[in-house]
Amino acid sequence: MQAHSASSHVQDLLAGLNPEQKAAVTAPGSALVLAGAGSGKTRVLTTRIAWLVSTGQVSPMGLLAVTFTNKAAREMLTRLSALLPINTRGMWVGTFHGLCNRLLRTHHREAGLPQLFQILDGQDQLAAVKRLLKALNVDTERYEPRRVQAFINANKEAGLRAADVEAHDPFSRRLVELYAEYDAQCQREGVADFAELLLRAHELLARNALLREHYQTRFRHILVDEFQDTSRLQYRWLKLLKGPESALFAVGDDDQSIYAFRGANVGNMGELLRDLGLAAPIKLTRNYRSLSTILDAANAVIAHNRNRLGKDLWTEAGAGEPIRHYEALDDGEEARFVVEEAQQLRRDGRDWGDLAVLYRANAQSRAIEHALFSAGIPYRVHGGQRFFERAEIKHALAYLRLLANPEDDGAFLRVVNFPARGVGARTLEALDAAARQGGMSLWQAACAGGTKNKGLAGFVQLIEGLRAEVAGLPLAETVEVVVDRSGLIGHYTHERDGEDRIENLRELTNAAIAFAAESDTQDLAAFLAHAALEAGEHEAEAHQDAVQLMTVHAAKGLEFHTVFITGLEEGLFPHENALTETDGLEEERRLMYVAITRARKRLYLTHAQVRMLHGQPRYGLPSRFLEEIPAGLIQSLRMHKPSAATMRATGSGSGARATGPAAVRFPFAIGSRVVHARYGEGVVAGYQGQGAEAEIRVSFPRIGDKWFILEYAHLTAC
DNA sequence: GGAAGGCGAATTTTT
DNA sequence: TTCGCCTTCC
Repeated sequence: MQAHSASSHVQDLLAGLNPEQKAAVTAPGSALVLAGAGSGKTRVLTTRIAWLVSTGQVSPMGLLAVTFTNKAAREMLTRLSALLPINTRGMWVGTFHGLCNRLLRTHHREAGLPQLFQILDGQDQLAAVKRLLKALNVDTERYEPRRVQAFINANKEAGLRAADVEAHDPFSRRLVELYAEYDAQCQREGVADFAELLLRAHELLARNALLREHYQTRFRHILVDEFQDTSRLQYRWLKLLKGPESALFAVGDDDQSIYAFRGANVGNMGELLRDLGLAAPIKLTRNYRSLSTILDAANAVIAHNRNRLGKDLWTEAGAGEPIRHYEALDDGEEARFVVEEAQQLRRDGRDWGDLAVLYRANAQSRAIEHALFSAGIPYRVHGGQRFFERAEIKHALAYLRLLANPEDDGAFLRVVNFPARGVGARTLEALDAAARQGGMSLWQAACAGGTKNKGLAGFVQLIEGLRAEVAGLPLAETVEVVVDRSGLIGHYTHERDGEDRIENLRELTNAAIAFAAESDTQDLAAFLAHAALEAGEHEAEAHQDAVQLMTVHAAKGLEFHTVFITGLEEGLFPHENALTETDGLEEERRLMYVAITRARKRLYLTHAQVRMLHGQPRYGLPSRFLEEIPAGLIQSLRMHKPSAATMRATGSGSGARATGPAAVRFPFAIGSRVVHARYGEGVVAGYQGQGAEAEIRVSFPRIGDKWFILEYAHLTAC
C-alpha cells in the first residue's frame, strides 16, 4: 500500500523472524503476546513498531510504547532508530511514570497541578508522611510512617482516593483520614508522589472527555512491554487511552511475574484477553538464549505452578552440560566454591563478566563478596544506592526544587538548616505556626520576615540571591551556581569521607549537562523530574570486567554465560515470608524460573547446610526447587580442592581431592585435650568427613559433645 | 550541632 | 551480624 521502496524494507524487517515472531509482529489489531524468556521479546516489540510505521499503518506520532524501566525504554528507542530512519525524539516511548508525567505537565491546569510541580520519590514521600504525622500529632507507634505510606500507595495503585476507600474499623478510618490529609498536604505544596502521577493521569483522562478523545484518536497503536508487571491502575490507564479504533499490543510472560508484592497483577493478562475479545495469546516459545538442559530444568520447575497460561520453552541448541549442584557446609564454603569455579572458568578463557552470582536476599552478598575479595577477583554488586538518591545530591536538588517551587515545604525543611546555619527546632516551630496561621508555605512565612533568627534571614537572602543570579542561566550553570553557593561543598570539606560527596556534587553538574544535551532543554523542572523518575545508574566501574552479583529480581531481563544460583534452602529460597502470602510459593517459583533462565551455557545451583543469619546459625533443608528439577539434568559436585586453611589443619600437602581417595590426617589425636575459644577445655571424641568438610567432635565437661567444622573451630592443643 | 551508644528489625523494588 | 534510627550527652 505504501511506496514500492518501502516493501523491500518491510521484507528485510520480517526476514529472520521465526513463524511465531512473525505472527506477533504482523498481528492485525490488538494482541497479547506470551513471550517466554529469551524468545526475542524486545525484538518483536521493536520490529512491530517498525513494521507498523513502514507499512504506513501508523505515523510515529500515532503510537505509544510503554515500559517499566527507563533502561527498557532507552533500549527500545535505540533499537528503533536502528530500524527506522526517523527521529525518535518526541515519540511517546517511555515508562508509565514518565509518560504520565509528560501528560500531566502538558495538561497541568486540567490536572489541577502547578506547572512546576515536583515529584517525590519514595524517600521524599516517607519524609512527607513523617512530617504530616508530626503535624497532626499522630502516635507513630500505632501509625508507623512506613505503614501509612504503604497504605496510601496501595490505595493509589488500586485507583482509590481517600474518599473511595472503605473503612470499617476506627484504625482504618484513621488511616483513610491520614491519606486524605496527606493528599491535601501534597496539593498545598505542589508535589506528586510516584503513585500520584499514575492516578492523577488516570483521573485526567477519565474526567476530561475532550482530552481523552484527543489521545484516543491520536494513539492508534499502544504497545506495552512486561505486561505481566502492570498494576490494576496501569491497565485501567491503558484502557482509557485506547480508543475504539486503536490497537493494544501487549507483551509479557506470566511465568516471569515476580512483582506482585509491589502491585503487579498477573491477572491483567487474562483480563486483557477477555476485554479485547481475543481467543488466545500468541506464544513465543522458541528460546535463543540457553542450552536445552537449562530450559528443561526451567520448564520442569515452573510446571509445578497451577495458575499459568501455560507454555514450554524449547531450543534447537544442544543439551550442553548438566546443571551442577553443590552442597556446601556453610555460607562461607558456598562462597569459596563459587570462587573456585570462577577461577577455573577464568582459566578456561571466560571473562569475569560472563559470570553472575544470584541470590534471593541482598544480605547473602556479603559472604560472596568476602570470598571474591579475598581471591582478588573483580566483582560488581548491583542494587546499591543510586546517584540521585544520595544524601548530598538530594540536598542540592532540594535547593533547586525550592527555586522552582517555593511552596515545596519538604525541600525547604531539608535545606533550611543544612549546612547548619543556626536554624533550630524553636525557630522552625515558630515558622510552622506562622505558616499555618497565614495559610502559606514555610518559605513564604520565612519571607514574611519578623524572624529574629539570623540564620533564617540568611537563608532567605541566600535563596533570593540564588534566584536572581540563576535567572536566565543555562541549566548546567544553574546547578553549578547552586552547588557552589549553597555551602554544601564547604560543609563536606570538613567532613571525613567528604571527598566522595563533593565529587558527586560536581558530578551533578555533568548530569545536568548530559540531560540538557539529551533532551534538548534547559528547563529546571524537567531536570528535577528526570532526577526523580530516573534515579540514575549505579555508578562505579559499570564497564569493568567483573563478576556480577545481584538478587534474582535484579537479574530479570539479563543473561550470562554462567549463572550461580546460591542459597537454595527452604526458608531462604523459597523465602519463608512468601509461604504465608497468597500465591507466595508460586511467585517464589517464578523467581526460580527467572533465575534459571538467565543462564546461557552453564548453571550452578548451590545450597548450604548452615548459614549465618542475623548472627545466628540457621540450618536449612535443601530447597524444594532443587527436587523439582529432574535428577537426570543435575550433576552433584564436590569441591575441587580444600582451602588453604584445610590444608593447614589436616597437614596434608597434596590435599584431599574429591575425585580421588584422600590422604586424611587430623591435627589432634582422639582422646587428646584441646581448648575452644567459647567452650573451654574438652576432649577430642572423633572426626567425620574429610577435606574442607572435615568436622571434629569434642566432648566438654558439663556441656557435652559438640561437632565443629574443623577448619573454623580454632582449637588449640593443651 | 554532632558524636556516641542503645534498641529493634532484618525478602524482593522500579518509578 | 549489621544497619538504621533514636535518644542522650558533651
